[in-house]
Amino acid sequence: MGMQAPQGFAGVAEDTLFVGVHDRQLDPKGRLALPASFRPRLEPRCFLSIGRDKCVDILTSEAFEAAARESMEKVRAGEMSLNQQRAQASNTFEVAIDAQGRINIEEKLREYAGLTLNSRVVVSGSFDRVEIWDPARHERVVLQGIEQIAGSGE
Amino acid sequence: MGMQAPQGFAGVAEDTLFVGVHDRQLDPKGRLALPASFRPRLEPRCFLSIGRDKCVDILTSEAFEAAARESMEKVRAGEMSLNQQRAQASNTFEVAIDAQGRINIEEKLREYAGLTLNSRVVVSGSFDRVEIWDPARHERVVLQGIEQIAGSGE
DNA sequence: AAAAAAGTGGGGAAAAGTGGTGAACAATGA
DNA sequence: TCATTGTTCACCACTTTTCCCCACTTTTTT
Repeated sequence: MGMQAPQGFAGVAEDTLFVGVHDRQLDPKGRLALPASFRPRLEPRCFLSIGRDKCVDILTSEAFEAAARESMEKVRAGEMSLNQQRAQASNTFEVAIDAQGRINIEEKLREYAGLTLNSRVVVSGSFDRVEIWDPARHERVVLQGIEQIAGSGE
Repeated sequence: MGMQAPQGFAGVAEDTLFVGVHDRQLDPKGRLALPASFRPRLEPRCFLSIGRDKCVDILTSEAFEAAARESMEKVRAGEMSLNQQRAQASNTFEVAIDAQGRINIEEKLREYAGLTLNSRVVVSGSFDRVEIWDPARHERVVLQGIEQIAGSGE
C-alpha cells in the first residue's frame, strides 16, 4: 500500500504514530482485540489489507482513503495498472470496532498472513500503520531488521 | 432489510469508496444479491456496463453520468472514436434494486463476462466502481496485480 | 489487596443471502 | 380482437451468517 508522508512529527508522537508490540489471542470467530492504546486512532472504523511480507495491515480511515485516491490518480495517469488497483481494492476490507474494542479478520486475510483461529498473533505498531503477524514470522522479520541496523551502523 | 436508512453505517470512506470481495450465487433468473455494504451507495438505481478485461461494471448514477460526460468530451476532442461511444452506450443498462437488494444482469452482459446462470460469481470493489467477475478470471487478474505491486515495490 | 481496566468467550437476535411462487405484462398466433 | 403462451418482476418464505450484547477471567494500577 502507498506510503505517504506522516504529517506532524512536531506533535505528540504517541497520538499520531503506532509503536510497540502486543500479543493477542485470535478467538474462535476470527476476532481480534486491538491494543487499547491503538483504539482511539482507529475508531470507529478502520481498514484491513494485505501487507508486505505476509502480514495484515490495519490503516486508519484517513490513511486508507489517501492511499486509495493516490492509486486512482496513478491509474488515470497511466503510472499504475488497473489490475494493481483491483488487487489493492479487493484485498481491502472496512471493519467496525465493537464495544469490546475488537475487529473481525476476514478469512481471506487470515489465510494470506497464515493466521489460524484460536491461536496467538502479534499486533505490532509500525509508525503509520498497525500490522498483524503470525508470531514466528514476526520474530524472523524483526531479527532480520535488528541485524541490518547493527550491521549498517559500523 | 430493504429499509433505506443506512443508520448502521457510521462509516466515513465507506460512503465514497468500494472495497472488498464477495462471493455470490447468480440465481436461475440471472439475479445477483449485492453485498449489503455496497447497497446504500447504489440504491435506488444503478448502471451496469461492460467493463475492461471482460467484467461487468456497476456504477453509481453519479459515476455513470460523469463517465458519460467524459466520453462525450473525448469524442468531441477527437480522443475517442464515435464507435467507442456507441459501444459504451448500447452496452449500458439502468437497473433497479429490488427489496432483497438484488439486480438483474442482462443476458448480453453475462455473455460478455462469461457468467453462467446458477453459478458462483465474484463481486469486487474497485474504489470508484464495483465489478462482477467470473471467479477464475478474477483470480487471474488479481494475481497479476499483486505480482506487479510486489515487483515494483522491491 | 481491592478496584479498575483490558482481554476473552459465547448465546441470541437481527440481518443477509437464496430460492420459489404467483400476478402482471408483453408477445404471438388464430 | 381475443385467447394462449411465454417472460418479467415483485413479493414471500426459508436458511445461514453476522454481529451485538452480556458475562467471565486475567492483568494492571493504586
